Amino acid sequence: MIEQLIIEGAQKGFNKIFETEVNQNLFQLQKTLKEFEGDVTLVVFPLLRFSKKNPEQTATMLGEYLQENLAFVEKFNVIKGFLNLVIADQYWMNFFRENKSEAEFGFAKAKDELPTVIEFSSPNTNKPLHLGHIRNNLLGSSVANILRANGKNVQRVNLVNDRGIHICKSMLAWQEWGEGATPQTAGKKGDKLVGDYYVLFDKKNKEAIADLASKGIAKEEAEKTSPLLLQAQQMLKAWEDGNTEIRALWERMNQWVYDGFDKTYERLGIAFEKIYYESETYLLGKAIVEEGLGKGVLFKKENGSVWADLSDEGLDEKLLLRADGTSVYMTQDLGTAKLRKDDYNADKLIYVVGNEQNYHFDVLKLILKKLGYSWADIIYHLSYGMVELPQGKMKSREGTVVDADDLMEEMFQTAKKMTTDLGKVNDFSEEEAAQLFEMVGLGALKYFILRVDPKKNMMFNPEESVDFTGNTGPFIQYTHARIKSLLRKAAEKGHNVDANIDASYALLPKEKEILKVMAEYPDIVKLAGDTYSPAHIANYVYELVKEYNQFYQEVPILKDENEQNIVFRLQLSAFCAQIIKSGMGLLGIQVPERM
RNA sequence: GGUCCAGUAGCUCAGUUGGAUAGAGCAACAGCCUUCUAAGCUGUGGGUCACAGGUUCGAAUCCUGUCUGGAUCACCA
Repeated sequence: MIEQLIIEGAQKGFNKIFETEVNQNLFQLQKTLKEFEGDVTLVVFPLLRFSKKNPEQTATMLGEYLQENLAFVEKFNVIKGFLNLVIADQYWMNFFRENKSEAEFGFAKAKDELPTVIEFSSPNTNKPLHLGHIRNNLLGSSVANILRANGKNVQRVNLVNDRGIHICKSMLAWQEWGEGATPQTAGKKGDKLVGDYYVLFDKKNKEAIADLASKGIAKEEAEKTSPLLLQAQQMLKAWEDGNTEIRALWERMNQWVYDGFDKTYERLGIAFEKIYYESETYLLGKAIVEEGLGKGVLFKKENGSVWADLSDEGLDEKLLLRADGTSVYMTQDLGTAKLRKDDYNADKLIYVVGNEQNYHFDVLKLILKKLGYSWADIIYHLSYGMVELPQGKMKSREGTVVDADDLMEEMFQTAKKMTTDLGKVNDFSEEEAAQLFEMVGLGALKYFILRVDPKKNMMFNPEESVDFTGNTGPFIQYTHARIKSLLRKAAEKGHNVDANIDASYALLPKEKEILKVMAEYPDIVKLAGDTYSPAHIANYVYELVKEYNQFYQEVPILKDENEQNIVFRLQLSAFCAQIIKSGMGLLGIQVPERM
């Protein structure tokens, strides 16, 4: 791109003028601030010790050289150590012409390479999905989109925690008090129904403990010996022994949950190439541990439990097998990591998991390395912060959890009300209107969550924060719809938007600003290192939209008397709409043709 | 207590490789609808970038320390 040409030109010029040899990375370019004339700015401070002149002189000499030797450098000015270059309209026109026809601007074609496997969602089957899962799902799904746009072969996987004591609690409560209820008879989504029994178990169990305590048994003792808990533990044992009755009930209730999850995923717009079930993977990892024990990398304590010693790395000892030989969470994750690596011959394993597990993933990688798996470094933990509510953290016990389905429905209803109040859907069919409400409501939710840097905790205020004005999804959707409307109107009036543009066209400042913002677009998708961040995309698209809205306000396109000017501005608008659509697509947000 | 993360306007958040006078939105106030959609645009006010040092031409950004908030350090998952 143009930056590289300028840097190379500047380096060549500098070496010639000052008769030295300087490194290319001393030449730093940035966008020129709006207050100054120019498009691109070269910072000359790092060059001073080689030029042996003051900043103004150095910049001026370099500017004169560039203006003379680079055709697209029209003029320049120098302010302190900043060399502001004005790029000729011709360049921007060429950039525009070269890119406007590409349907998926900025997107790389899929290359034939080893897959990047990204795990996200990872729900338990005893509770419905909530706001925290929404952040996880949106991040995972969006990052998958972004990587695909970069030409990666991306495989999205989900690891469902479908076994364990928590499921048994739901099953037990359903057996005891469920009276044969099913999602159909209860008129509820299956995940909600099963979740209700989990809550019921907790309630009944607490009552039982209080009862025991009133009989003079110590609280701790009562919690351990509560008959309900013991029953649940027996049930887990029966499940592990393959008891057919328990297994059948387990399969039946889990299926209810999956049917419920599917609806939530569908509405949220996310999907997976493969779903792993913990019931199929929880025994993995033991072999790896045994192997490590054999190699002497791990050690066994007197009671028979197996540990990894990470004190060399400044961490503690970590348990891998209990004294009774059963595995723990870490053991399973060792197993699933290897399984996944082998399943896909993966080039990278991304885990979208909350930051409360930062330590867990550090340890996971260390142990894998200790065991001699050199591929441990392909694991990347995409860690994200918690979603907080105005009244504090979400706590299921206090009923402050924001349910995913309820939230989406609430967003739909808000969108419906606002859209209808504004009279936006007066000429829409009922079906079209419903589609729009869904797009706007979900768009608002997704954008609100994705525009925040993943690693930060974020505040979610359902009452006030999810707005439809300002830096929001609907504002961006609105801009897209308006451009589309403009193009329709123009076509009605007989303007040919596909017409070629005369290269000698002089750009207005606003038009140039928009093109400058657009020119950055191909790079924003290119993610390096740890910045798998949809937030960059969101904030970038917003910047473009804001720029466009100013342009839109100032230039009465269809009143312009010069047909050529009209066509250029229409094409610029269409180009803009295309980028908005692509950018929002990376976030999993649809944009309407009209609204 | 150890480790990791965060702290930017009243609120919610941006801030690129260290670069010019730190930016948006919301909220407040003042304007703009006979043009293409006012879910918009323009303007005003609002800052000790948690604090203190350091590195250098230059620090919200890098280093050290302190404070505050969060997470984590289980034979839980």
